[in-house]
Amino acid sequence: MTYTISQVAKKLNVTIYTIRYYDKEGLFPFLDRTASGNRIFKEQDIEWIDLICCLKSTGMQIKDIRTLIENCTLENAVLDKSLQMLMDHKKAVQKEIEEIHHKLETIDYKIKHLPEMYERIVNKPSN
Amino acid sequence: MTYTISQVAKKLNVTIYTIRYYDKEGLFPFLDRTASGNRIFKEQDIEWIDLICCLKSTGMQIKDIRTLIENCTLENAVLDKSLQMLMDHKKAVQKEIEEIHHKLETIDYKIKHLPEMYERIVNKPSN
DNA sequence: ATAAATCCTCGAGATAACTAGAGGTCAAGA
DNA sequence: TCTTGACCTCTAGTTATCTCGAGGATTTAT
Repeated sequence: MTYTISQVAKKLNVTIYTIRYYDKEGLFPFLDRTASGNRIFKEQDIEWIDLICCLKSTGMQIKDIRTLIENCTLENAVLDKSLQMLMDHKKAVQKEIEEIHHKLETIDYKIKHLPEMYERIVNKPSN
Repeated sequence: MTYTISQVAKKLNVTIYTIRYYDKEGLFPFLDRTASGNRIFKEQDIEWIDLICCLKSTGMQIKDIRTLIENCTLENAVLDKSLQMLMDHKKAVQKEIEEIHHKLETIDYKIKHLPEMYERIVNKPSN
């Protein structure tokens, strides 16, 4: 079973522009083509692309994803490096979430004090 | 007690370029200036700027922050709208965190299966 | 008083990640 | 056969958010 670019786009909820862009950026070195040049997406390709989209949407930059993928697809592939990158990313995202929780608390605090903060601004004529 | 732009930058861990940019974008309509034009940051200003940076770093766009601030500083200020925006943002961020948690699980799953996903790519000569 | 540091504005440049249109190929259905 | 639609590449444009340098004024420290 294979898919076309528009089927994959729908399945993974991205645009075909994005898929082509990612491919151009070297994120899908594993893709095959038909004789006439159309991309062919196999099940396992979609597994990879799903991971790549997951990494992207959790904040990993394209150039880092490229590095990760390259470490899997090079002749002398260094799988450990890719695994390490994934685990590092996971840790970074968790830390990020921690910080966001903290910021949400700050926002909460500000919400409570907004009326007085607002007063200070509004009663500005006197300063 | 007042602060200069570089003191505020240090305090809130942003660059002075960013502060000027935010000001230019209308995020600090409450700021006063010295006779010669230098920005003066009062304690309450820093409260606001801290909130604004908090919103920014949790993903609120500048144009939305501007709207929020405008609703606080206009003549006929609509504080309720600002409060609503803050609470909506908070909810959106919480939902975002949920989704990220879910994506982390996906990444975890992929980490476990990376060796076999990798095999499939490496043994490509046969497909 | 003067040199160094800091401030200002304005406008241009940088960066990341798309987004889209032009112009063309190709395969399948009416 | 011809038209429709989906695909292709290439290039350029867009958006958001900074980032920085030039050129000039002002403040601070010696």
